[in-house]
Amino acid sequence: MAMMRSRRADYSESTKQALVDSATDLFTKNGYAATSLDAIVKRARVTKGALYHHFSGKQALFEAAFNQVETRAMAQLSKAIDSAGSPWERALDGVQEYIRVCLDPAYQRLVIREAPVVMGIERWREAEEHFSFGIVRSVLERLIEAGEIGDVPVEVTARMMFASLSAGAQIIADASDPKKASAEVFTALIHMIEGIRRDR
Amino acid sequence: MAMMRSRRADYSESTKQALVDSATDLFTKNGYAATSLDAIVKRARVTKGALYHHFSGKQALFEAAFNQVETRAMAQLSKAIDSAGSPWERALDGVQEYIRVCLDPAYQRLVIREAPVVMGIERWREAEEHFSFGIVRSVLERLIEAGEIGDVPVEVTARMMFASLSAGAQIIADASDPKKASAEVFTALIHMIEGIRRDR
DNA sequence: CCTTAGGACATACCGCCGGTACGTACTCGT
DNA sequence: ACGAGTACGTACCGGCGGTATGTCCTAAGG
Repeated sequence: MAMMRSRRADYSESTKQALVDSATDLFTKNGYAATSLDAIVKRARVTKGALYHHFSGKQALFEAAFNQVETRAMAQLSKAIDSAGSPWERALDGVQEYIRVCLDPAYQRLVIREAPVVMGIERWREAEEHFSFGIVRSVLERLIEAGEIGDVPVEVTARMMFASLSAGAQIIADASDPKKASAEVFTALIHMIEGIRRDR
Repeated sequence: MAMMRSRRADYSESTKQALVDSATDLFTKNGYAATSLDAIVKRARVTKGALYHHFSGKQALFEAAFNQVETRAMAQLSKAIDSAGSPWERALDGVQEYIRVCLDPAYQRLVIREAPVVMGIERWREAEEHFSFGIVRSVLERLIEAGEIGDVPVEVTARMMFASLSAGAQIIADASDPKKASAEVFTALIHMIEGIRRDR
């Protein structure tokens, strides 16, 4: 008979999750440096003992929050892309959806802004490889395979597109007129993409 | 008779400069959070008393370092652009020179990566307006005035180009083969720029 | 059923670091 | 010459990340 998961293990997982959620909230609102562990555990209604039982420290807690935000973002993004269509349509859908992903304050703050300085740029790149950036690049690779665009240097183009996308999203995020900002960002992006599109 | 600058004032300015230089070095190497004030004043061969006499705190010291790095970068950049030529040539020169600016580790780390989280994104934008980003945008505006490119949304396009540029520079900065990376970044950039170039 | 080993926390405490308070020497104008 | 203000140095405080240790509870073994 399959080993049943104990009630106690459920509780444990629950408090761990509460810690991650609390950390995500506070890091998003006030940033990593300005958020104390005391504030995090208070919000999660536990003590530092619990925190250090589940995580090795503040950094590890941040990475857990980072991974959760990234995982959700990736799910949202790949769902939008997987819904068939030509490679070109998929790319445009992907752009649109990634902008939406970036509009999440948690994604903006944790993944884009804080992660490179908190985790270190090296670990950040490594992590992004498995998440959002990986998707962006794979979409770009599909476009090349399909002959939609010339053979640009994939890695470099993907990274710069990635940067443009998050920058665009940030513009939208703190624009006074989001509708107008979105429209402008999209036209700018389309222009850029047209630049790498194969002449026909 | 013109008031002569006292020797003591010279000393004062010198120690202030030493603090800024020390801070720039250490922040560049280890980042803001991992750099203690004790380490900074030790390297500058003064005490915290001197530091807090000249600056209101760690943040203010960071901003002083930021401003110095930015000022030098701006000088380097505008010198390259001012050397005549058509708006289009000036733009390409500017791109090339800005990449060079971004290759400075201090610029990369302080201005691009740390500043948004240390100073807060709002103050960072405000500062960039007077520095590098201001130049990028003015170059773009010249291109539009000269009719070289269609009327894209200036602010948005400039920001996204700015992001692409710094991303490209970062790729070059930590590439195993900088020559090759530079070439790839440039072709990618040219493609993007061609995308907004007016059809003719 | 009793024992016991270990997981899941809570509590108390330490050391570092940013910031403050205060003291002191030197200099500059009068 | 002398008060005043500048340019520091010294001593100390509080908060925060991290650690060490204790306690309770549960689940597995005899």
